[in-house]
Amino acid sequence: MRIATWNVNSVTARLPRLLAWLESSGTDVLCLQEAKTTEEQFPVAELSAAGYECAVHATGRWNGVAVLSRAGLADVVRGLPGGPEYEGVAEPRAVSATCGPVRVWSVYVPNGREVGHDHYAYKLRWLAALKDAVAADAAAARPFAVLGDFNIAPADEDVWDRSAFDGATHVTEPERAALAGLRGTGLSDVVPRPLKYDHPFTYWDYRQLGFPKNRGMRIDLVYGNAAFASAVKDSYVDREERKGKGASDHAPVVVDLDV
DNA sequence: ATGCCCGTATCGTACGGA
Repeated sequence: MRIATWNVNSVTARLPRLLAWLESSGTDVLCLQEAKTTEEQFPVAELSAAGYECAVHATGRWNGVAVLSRAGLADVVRGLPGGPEYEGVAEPRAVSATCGPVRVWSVYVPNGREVGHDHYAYKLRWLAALKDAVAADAAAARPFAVLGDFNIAPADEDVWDRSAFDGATHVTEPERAALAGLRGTGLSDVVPRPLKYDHPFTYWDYRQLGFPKNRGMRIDLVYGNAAFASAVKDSYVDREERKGKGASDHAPVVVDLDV
């Protein structure tokens, strides 16, 4: 089974490339982030025609997540149980589903904006709620994983230049401690292979030749429980999808499972 | 060329992204 996570930066803008990539990659289950549309406007018909069922949690201009599956789709949960609100809104940043033998969460962790910003505290609260929400599935025997845009580089080597992030979010100790807390539930970081260069970056800024200069970050992560991790045959970042006109600023992370 | 930011909401410009 081929499972992937991809922040598409608007499912509407990305639809042609999304459909082409699903077909060319042979992905069975895709955890998608930044749909940037409403549930009503999500391209369910096009994806259904391509053979995928959709579990969508999306409310408009910002955020929005989905699980696309051609391996079954059951027990859908929309939203993060116990998750915090931001400025009075429970944002659509998490959706989970069981796809055949595997249960997955698709998550879009809050950015944090700046250290000390309300959004940064929100990010840490959100991650604490995620840990509580996944603990039971993480400890269970069924293959389970949380996949998505975590907006955290787990280690200094996961950004192209650590000094460029002094004082910034995504690399701070509290954010990394939140990831460690998640690992403490029994999940481990399934680190993909880079298809080029030394580091499996998953995101490159659109600006200032970020991709050609490989000024990237590894912030799209796959956190799997023991059953999931032991079933991993291969994992890689499909950087080819970052190339060319109409690319997202994130590349898909692909995981092949022997399940 | 992988090539100097993009998408949405909205119709000139603000916001978010990281």
